[in-house]
Amino acid sequence: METNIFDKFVSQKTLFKNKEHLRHNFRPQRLPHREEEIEKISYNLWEALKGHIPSNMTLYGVTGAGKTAVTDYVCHHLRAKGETMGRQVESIMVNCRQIDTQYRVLSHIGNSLLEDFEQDEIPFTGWPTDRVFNELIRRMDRRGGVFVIVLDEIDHLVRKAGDDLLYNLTNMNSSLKTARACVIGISNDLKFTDFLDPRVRSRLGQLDVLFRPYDAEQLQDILRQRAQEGLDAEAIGPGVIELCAALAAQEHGDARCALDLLRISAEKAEQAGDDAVNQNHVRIAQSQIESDQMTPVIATLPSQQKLVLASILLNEQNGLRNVQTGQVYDIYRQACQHIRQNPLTQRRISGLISNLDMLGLVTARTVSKGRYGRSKEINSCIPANVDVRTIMSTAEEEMHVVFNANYHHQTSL
DNA sequence: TGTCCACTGGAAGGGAGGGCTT
DNA sequence: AAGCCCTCCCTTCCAGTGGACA
Repeated sequence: METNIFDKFVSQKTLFKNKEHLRHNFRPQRLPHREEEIEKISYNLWEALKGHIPSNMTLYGVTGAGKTAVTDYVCHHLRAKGETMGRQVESIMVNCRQIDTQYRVLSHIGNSLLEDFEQDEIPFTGWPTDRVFNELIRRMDRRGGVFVIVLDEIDHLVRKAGDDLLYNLTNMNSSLKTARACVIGISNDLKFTDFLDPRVRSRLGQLDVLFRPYDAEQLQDILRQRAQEGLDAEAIGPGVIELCAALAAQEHGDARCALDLLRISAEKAEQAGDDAVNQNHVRIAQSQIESDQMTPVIATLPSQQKLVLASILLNEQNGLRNVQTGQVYDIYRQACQHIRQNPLTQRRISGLISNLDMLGLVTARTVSKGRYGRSKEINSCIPANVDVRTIMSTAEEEMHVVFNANYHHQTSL
């Protein structure tokens, strides 16, 4: 009989009861250690169920502090209650990291309000922005009720596109006839309101909620709860929860990271055919997460960014640490010569380096060397188990050439 | 104390590429 | 087809800067 490659998995013992429960975007029955925040937010949104306009809110806290989870949780309950009470309440979540211009946010919200009988999506480009805005108002009014617009990672949007959008959204109620709207901004950055127009700042910051990072013990509680729901009772070895929590607590108390760690550790244990997760699996999982996060980021970098990253790595290969922008630019220009490309300006490269810094692939610290000028000190933060050459070379043929050539710094005397 | 280095980072604007309206 | 609009990528220009050095 023909054997199927999946047969061995069918017979394999699984450690999971329900893997979904171990994902960070899963909405659990309860969110431990966030009772206060839930209370504050839901108390405000209660207004929506009474048909009034809730205050706009801004939620602050580091990544993985539960801001998005809490908001999602409260909005879910809000909609459910609205249904039973016969109140039209709608919540729309926009992730401003992916959807990061005024036009795109407005069209995204507008298109999420599309009725089944309509076909006319707002196009992803082409319309003047105010037309998109008017169309959005029209659709909201047609539906009526209260809309809760959640802008996740709002700081990212403001830094990139300014505060025009927030001005318009927080001012929406003056254009709406039958519908009402309130805005919840979620930010990783406490100081992002510094960039805002004072009017927008006061309208958006009617109610601030601060999310403190979870400490190791709180993370343990979260993990225990999820593990209970998601994993077999005997599947967790001694010290595993504690280790996951401790490692995530080092990452500024990131619950998302803790959950990923636990889930992937369990996957590792399962793959190895072990009966329970042990601390070793957690270590393996941790290093895998690191490289898994980086690989697609590097692979999808635009080619110029790849060249810049390669230039930094080549510098490090030659034993240089804390390289300056000028040095990177030197190598970059030579690399461009090798592959017969026109080099970009140093200003642009400086910007691209800052970009790589934001992506977490390098660290770029601006330092002053006194007489010897002011520049960035650049180091890569790509762990050793990530094979950058292969990742880049498979995506970009020229990268072979770049990595295999010899480059020298112009010594300026 | 002032100078000066090697940049940084903001601003403005060009041009290409997508799309819409008339 | 012409005239718009939006976005992205890039260049050019330039004021600003932290701190070593004379």
